[in-house]
Amino acid sequence: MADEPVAAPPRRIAHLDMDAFYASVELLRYPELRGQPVVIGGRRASEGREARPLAEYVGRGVVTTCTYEARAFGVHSGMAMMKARALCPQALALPLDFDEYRRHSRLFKAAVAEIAPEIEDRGIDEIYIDLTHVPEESRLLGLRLKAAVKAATGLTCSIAIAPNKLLAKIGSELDKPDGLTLLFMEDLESVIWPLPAKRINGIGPKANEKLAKLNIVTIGDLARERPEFLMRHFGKSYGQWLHDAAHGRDEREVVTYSEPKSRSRETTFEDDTRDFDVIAPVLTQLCRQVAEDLKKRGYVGRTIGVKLRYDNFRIVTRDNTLEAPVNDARAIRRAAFAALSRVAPQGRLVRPIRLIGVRVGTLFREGDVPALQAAGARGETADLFG
DNA sequence: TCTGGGGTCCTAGGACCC
DNA sequence: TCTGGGGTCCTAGGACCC
Repeated sequence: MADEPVAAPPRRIAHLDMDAFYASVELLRYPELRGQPVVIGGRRASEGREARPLAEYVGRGVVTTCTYEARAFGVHSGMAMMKARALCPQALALPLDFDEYRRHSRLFKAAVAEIAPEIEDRGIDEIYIDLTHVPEESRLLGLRLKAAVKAATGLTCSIAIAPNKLLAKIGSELDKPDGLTLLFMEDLESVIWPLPAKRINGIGPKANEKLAKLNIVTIGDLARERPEFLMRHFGKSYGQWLHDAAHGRDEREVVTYSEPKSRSRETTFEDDTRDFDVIAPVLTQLCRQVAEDLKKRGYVGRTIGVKLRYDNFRIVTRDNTLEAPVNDARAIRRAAFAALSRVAPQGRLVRPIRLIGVRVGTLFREGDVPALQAAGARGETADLFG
């Protein structure tokens, strides 16, 4: 009776990851640094753009990325700049230049879109690409994508093509830099299972630690556990997901567009403080910046939140949901200070903070604000209809 | 010599309404 | 007298990712 379901073509998903992206962009501008250990990051780029000896760096900040030569000394992203300095004092340090990275990001994404338009943005330096409907053999297609990225930016990337996003993401790490990896379901046992469990996107430090305590170290270890066991230790949803992931199962689509959910600004003080004469103007400035950002993009938001990080690294947040969404600095500031006063009554903090931030969530496009949202929820719709 | 900044998603409890 | 369950909104915290 019913028609036979038409089998969907097997999916072909690529993950493309730019190689040491920020560092490579910097090397385009400073080719004389090629072959040297270079770290990018640290604090604000206020003191000029040129490379300085890492040995002279002082203060807070982390390595955002570094060249492969610096990695050979044990330096990696997320590491404190001062620790990197101790490991590799002969390295050069460069400040971040996001405008330049964004420019190259747009260039490489545009080059890929010429060949395969179904792209999911995963940040400044990586994308998923749905190649299912691109009629070309995978290896040639992969090489063509890499050549297009290189021609557009002068930069190399690593690509994996696999049956789904999960495997493509793991695969793009397997042959870095300048790699091309093709993965098939048949490769699961031989290629994927020997890898550490934390190589799965979604297993972070906490989950990995917990897995290790259960003697689960590799993806293969994970695959051999019964789902019931994983669900008992990690909850129904995450436990089931762990089991599926270890077996290479992932049905997530490549999402080519999504609306932003929040915008935020935060900053770390050079010295920890509980002084409101220091904190207040910084928070005010952050509110201005987030307002500018929302206006530039044409969004308004209803939930205004502040975030504090104490000197002991504990984070507290306080939210304030307004009746109507806003994007002007004064309204954001009012709501942010009201939220802050709930953590610091009479301007008194229980201990010094190292970071303060402001976030605007529950966003709407300006001019697309549901008029009855706030009032309607309170049963006040009647008078709005007059 | 400690540990940046910008996001997303999930969970869980309480308020409130039907 | 005590008795419901479901749904949505809001808040706070936490894990994770780039």
